[in-house]
Amino acid sequence: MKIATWNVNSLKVRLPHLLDWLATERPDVVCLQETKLTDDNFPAAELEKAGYRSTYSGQKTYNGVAILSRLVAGDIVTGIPGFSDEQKRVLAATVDGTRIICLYIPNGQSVDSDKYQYKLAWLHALQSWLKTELATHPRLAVLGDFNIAPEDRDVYDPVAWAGQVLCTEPEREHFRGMLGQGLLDAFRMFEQDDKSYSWWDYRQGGFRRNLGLRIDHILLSAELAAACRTCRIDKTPRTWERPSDHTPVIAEITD
DNA sequence: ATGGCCTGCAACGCAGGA
Repeated sequence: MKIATWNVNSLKVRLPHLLDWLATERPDVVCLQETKLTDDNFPAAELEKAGYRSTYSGQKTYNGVAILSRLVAGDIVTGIPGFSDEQKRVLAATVDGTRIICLYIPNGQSVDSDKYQYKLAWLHALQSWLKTELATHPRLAVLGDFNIAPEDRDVYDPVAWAGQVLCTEPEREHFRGMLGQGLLDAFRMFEQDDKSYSWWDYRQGGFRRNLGLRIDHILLSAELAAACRTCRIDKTPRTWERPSDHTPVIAEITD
């Protein structure tokens, strides 16, 4: 089973990239973030022609998440149960016996903003929910745009980013908390190149100069981690014309 | 130098992203 996550930064704009990428990589499950589409505008017919079923939870202008799968997706949950949130950032589904959780964790904007407090409250609620999901689903994968660079090696300039949103200690503690619950960071289970990132700023030639952050992640339960054979960041779509600022992360799990 | 770039919405600039 090949699973992936990609913040597409507008599915309307990026649909041609997504279709090209699906045809090349042929993943079994893809979690998308920042679709920026209401559900009535979701391009389910085009994706169906490409061989994918679509499960989605969107809104106008901002946020929006989706799970694409070759096989049927069941037990669909939107949002964090018990956590009131207008923003469409969470989608869970079971595909082929594997529980998939697609996350678009809030950005937080800046540490002195209300949005940062919202991010921390959101992460707190997420931790509680993940605990129950782990207890009920031994085969659990959590994929998405976490908006957290877990360690300094995930940041192109850790000195400049020290204490900045995406790199603050409370955010990193939450990330480690998820690992503490038994989830594993699939990317770090394998040898990787130094300066591996999943996002680069559109400005200042960020991608060309590799001024990036690793903020898109795949976390696996112990059972899935034991069966995971590879995890890699696919930089290819970031080289294409009019790209998303994020690029896909892919993990392969043996059946 | 606190902005640079991209997207959507709606209006000819703004919010939001990271």
